[in-house]
Amino acid sequence: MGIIRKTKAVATVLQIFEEESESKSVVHLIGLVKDKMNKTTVYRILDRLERDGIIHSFNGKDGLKWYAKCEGCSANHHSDKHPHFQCTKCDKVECLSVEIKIPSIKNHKVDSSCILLMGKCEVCYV
Amino acid sequence: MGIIRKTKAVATVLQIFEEESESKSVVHLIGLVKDKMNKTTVYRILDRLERDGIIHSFNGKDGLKWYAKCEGCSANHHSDKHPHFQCTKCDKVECLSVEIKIPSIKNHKVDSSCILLMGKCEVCYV
DNA sequence: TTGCTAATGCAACTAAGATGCATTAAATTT
DNA sequence: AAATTTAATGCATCTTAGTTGCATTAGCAA
Repeated sequence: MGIIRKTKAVATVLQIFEEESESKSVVHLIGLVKDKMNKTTVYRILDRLERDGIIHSFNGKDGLKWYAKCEGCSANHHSDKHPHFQCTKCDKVECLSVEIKIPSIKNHKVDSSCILLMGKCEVCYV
Repeated sequence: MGIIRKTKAVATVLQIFEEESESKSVVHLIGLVKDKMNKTTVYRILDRLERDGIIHSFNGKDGLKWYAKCEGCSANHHSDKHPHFQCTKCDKVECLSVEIKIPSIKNHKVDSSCILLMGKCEVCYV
């Protein structure tokens, strides 16, 4: 848990995650704040916020990195094992609160999992 | 299902997947055949082989693209819904034959899933 | 207010993957 | 077997996500 200073840039990024609970891709985030800070800064702030358990990251369907606010996580305990859902039409990503049972794998030690479901979201579902 | 010509390059790539059943990252594949063909060719061959149901792709833990041989897949029916396991120590990826139950998500239509388990493989498991 | 150092900006870099186009070589036809 | 067709390849170039090094700036504590 590194020291996090409450800089203007950190406040800006945090506010985005507080305003709406939707996940954001890094690319999208950089676009949102591009006239307020450098993209390197965005990457570094996201790193720090994740390290401190304030947000968590995962990979979207194109391998891009996404971030979302953590619920009930801390620096030492990251309970971001929930699956994510990405719409194949509008690309939106949602955190799912369902529990998916991971079976134990013979001769393997499973430490974490990354589950991405794909399909049509509520809006794009015809 | 596009036309696939049996070129020398295609034969080389296919042979790699036939020799051992382990998954390969694109980067690794390019390295394996770098004195036999151009990296662009590798990308395009992998595209075609996947389109025709001979191999399937998925994202590894760093967002890199991986490919593995398909078992019981064809161009129209891709049954690559199995999970994958990537070792956090040696980076090796395996296709798992276990079935993981995906619950239905309210107001969503789940078409496919991408499940990556991470931990220690048989060899790195101390 | 001063001093320490985390945080930022900027430029340059790395690496995965895509694209346009001229050339080559499978597969078909004659 | 030669001619033809066009899928496949090589090569150069480009795009974009993400990283790094370093000088400068700005939180924060003393």
